Amino acid sequence: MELDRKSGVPYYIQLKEQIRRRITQGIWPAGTKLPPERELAKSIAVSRNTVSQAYKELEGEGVLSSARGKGTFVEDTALIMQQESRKEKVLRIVDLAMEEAVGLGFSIDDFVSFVHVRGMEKKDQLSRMKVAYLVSNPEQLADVNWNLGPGVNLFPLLLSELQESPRAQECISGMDMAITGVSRLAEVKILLGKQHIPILGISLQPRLDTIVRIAKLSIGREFALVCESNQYAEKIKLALRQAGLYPAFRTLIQPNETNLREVLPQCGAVILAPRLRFRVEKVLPENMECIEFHFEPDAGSLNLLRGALLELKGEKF
Amino acid sequence: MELDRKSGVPYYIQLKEQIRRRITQGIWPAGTKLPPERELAKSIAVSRNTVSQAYKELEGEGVLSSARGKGTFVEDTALIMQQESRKEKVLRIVDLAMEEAVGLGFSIDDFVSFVHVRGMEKKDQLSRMKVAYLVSNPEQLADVNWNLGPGVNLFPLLLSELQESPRAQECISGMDMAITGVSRLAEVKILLGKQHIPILGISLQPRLDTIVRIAKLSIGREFALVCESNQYAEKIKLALRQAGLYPAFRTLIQPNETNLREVLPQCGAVILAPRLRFRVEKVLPENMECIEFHFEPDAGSLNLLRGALLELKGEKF
DNA sequence: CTTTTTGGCCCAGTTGACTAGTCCAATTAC
DNA sequence: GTAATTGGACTAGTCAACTGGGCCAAAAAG
Repeated sequence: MELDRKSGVPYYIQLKEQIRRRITQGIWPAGTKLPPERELAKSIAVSRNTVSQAYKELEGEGVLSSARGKGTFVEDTALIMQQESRKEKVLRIVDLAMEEAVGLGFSIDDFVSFVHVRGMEKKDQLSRMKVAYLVSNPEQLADVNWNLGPGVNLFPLLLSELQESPRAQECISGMDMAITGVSRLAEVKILLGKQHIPILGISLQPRLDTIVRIAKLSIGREFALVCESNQYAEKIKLALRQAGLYPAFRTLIQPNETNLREVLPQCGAVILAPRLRFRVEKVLPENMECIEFHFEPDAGSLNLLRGALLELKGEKF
Repeated sequence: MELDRKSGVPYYIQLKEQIRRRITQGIWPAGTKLPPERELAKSIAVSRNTVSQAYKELEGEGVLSSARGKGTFVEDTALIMQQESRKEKVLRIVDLAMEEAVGLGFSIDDFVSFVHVRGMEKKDQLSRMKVAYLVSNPEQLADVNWNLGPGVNLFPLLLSELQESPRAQECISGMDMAITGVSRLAEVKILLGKQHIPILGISLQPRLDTIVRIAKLSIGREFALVCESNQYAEKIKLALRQAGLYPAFRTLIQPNETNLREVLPQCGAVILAPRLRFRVEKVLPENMECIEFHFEPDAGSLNLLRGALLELKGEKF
C-alpha cells in the first residue's frame, strides 16, 4: 500500500480509498483482520493517527469494525459493494459536470468552489426547513436522533395532542412538511386536510444493533420490558417477533421504584423504551444488561424524505 | 446589501455574489462607481479587507476595475452576463448531480467531499501531462504564460530545431500532446506523422490590453518595433492591421545598443517582442512608453485544449 | 500647496483540517 | 498471574483560509 505524497489529497482519504478498493476487489473478504494501526502506519510512514482516522471513518460507514485489543476487521462487504456502486453513479455525474464546466472555460478549482458554495447554500436552506413528526406514543417523542442531514429541524408532536389542542394545529401550519408512520398516514392526512403541507409516510424498523444485542442475550433468559404505554410495549414485541425473536417477557408499564425492585431481579436483562434509562438506573442490579430499544426509518424512507426536502427547498427559494 | 452570518459561506464570497447579482440585474450598469471599500465595509459591518478581497477577485475576473484614489468601477457587464450564463449551466448540472447523490442516500457533505477529492485527483493527473508547443519564431518561446489550469506543463520547442535535431524528436515522443498555431498545423502533422501523439491547432490573438495600450498611443506617433526576427515583426504588424490599427513603424531587427540609440529618440513609443525589455531598458529615453507585445490563444482554443487534456487523462488513467 | 478620499499592502488573530506523539484500557498470549 | 498487542482518547504542532486593523501612496478636492 502506497500513498501519493504530492497529490494534495489528505493521506487518510487516500488510505480509505485503497482499503475500499481491496475490499471491493475481494482481496480482503468479510472477516479479514486488517493490519494493526501501528504496523500499517509504520509501513507507509505516516502517523498512527492518520491510519486511525481512516479506519474510524470506515467503521462509521459500517465497513469495518474495531475492538480494542483485538484489531480491526472487515465487517460487511455487501454494504461496501453497494456503497461503491452508488458512489460510482454519483462520480459519473460529477465527471460529466466537471467536463461541462471545463468545456465552458472554468478551471477545476472554479468548479470545486462552485460545488462547495452551492453545497453550503443548500445545507443552509435545508437547515431552515421545519418538519413535524407525528407520533402516537409518548416514547417516540424522544426517539428522533436520525441523521437527516445536518440541521434539518424535526419537531415531534403527539397525535392525541394535535386532535385536542388548537395550539398544536397552529404549530403545524408553521412547518414545511409533516411525516408520520405509514400506519397512521391516512388518519393524519384527514386530520391535516385543511393545512396545505405535504405529508409523507415513513416506515420504521428497529435499529439493527438493538436487535443484535437482544438476539445475543435471548437464549434461556427472561426479559423485563419497561415502557410508558402498553401500545409501545406491543410495538416492541411485534418488532421482535418479525425479527424472528420470541423471548419470554415480563412487561412493566409506567415503572416506579417499587415494581422495578420487584420485577428486575427475576429477569436476565432489561429492554427499555427510549429515555427511560435514568429511571431504571438506580434500581438496576449489578451486571444486568440494559438495552434501549430504538426505532429508525428504513433507508428507503430516509431517501424519500431527503429527496422530498430537497425538492421542497427548490420551490421555496 | 446584507450578509448571512450563519450560513458558513465566507463573507467575501457572499459579497461577490451580491455584487454580481446587482450587475446582472442592471442595477449597476457598466461604469458605475461602487461604494468605497471602507464605506461598504462599515455599512455591512465587516472588515475593509473582506470587501477588498471581494472587489479584488472580481477585478481579477475582469468584472471590476480599481484605481487608488479614484475608486472601484463596473468594467464590463457583457463579460459578466456571459460568465453568469455559463455558470448557471454548470450549476444546473451540479444541482442535478447533487439531487442524484442525495437520492442515493449520500449527504450533501458527502457529495461536496466527493467533488473535492475528485477535483484534486484530476488536477493531479493534469499536472503530469506534458504538452509540446511548437513555434516557428524564437520570440514565441518566451510567450507562454497562459493559464491552462494549475500545473499543466508546457514545453515550447522551435520547429526548425525539431526538423534538424533528432534529440528534439526524442523529446517530443515523451509528451502527451503537441499544439501549434493553426497556420503551421499541416506542416507539424507531417513532421510528427510517425509519433502517435495528438496534435491540436490553436489560434493566437494579441492580448487585449496590449492592443488597447497601443491604440491609446497611436495618434500621431511613430512606433519603434523591436524584434529578433523579421517574421515576428510582420506577425505583429498583421495583428495590428487586423485590429484596425495602422500606425507608422520603424522596424528594428536584432537590436543592439548602437541602432537602438539611433532609432529610439526619433519615435514616440516602443513595441517589443517578449523578453526583449532588458535589452532596451538602458537605452530607453526617459518617459518613453514601452509595450511588450503578447499573443495568447483565444478562448475557444483554450477550451478545446483543456477539453482535449481532460479526455486524454481519461484514457491514461 | 494641503487635506481628504481611496485602494494597495502587510501583519495579527482565529478557526478548522490534517498530521503526529503520548498515555490509557481492553484483549490476547504466555 | 504478567507481558505484549491493539484500539481509544487526548494533546500539540503545522498549515491554509478567513477576517480584521493599521500604515502607505496615488488621486482628487479644497
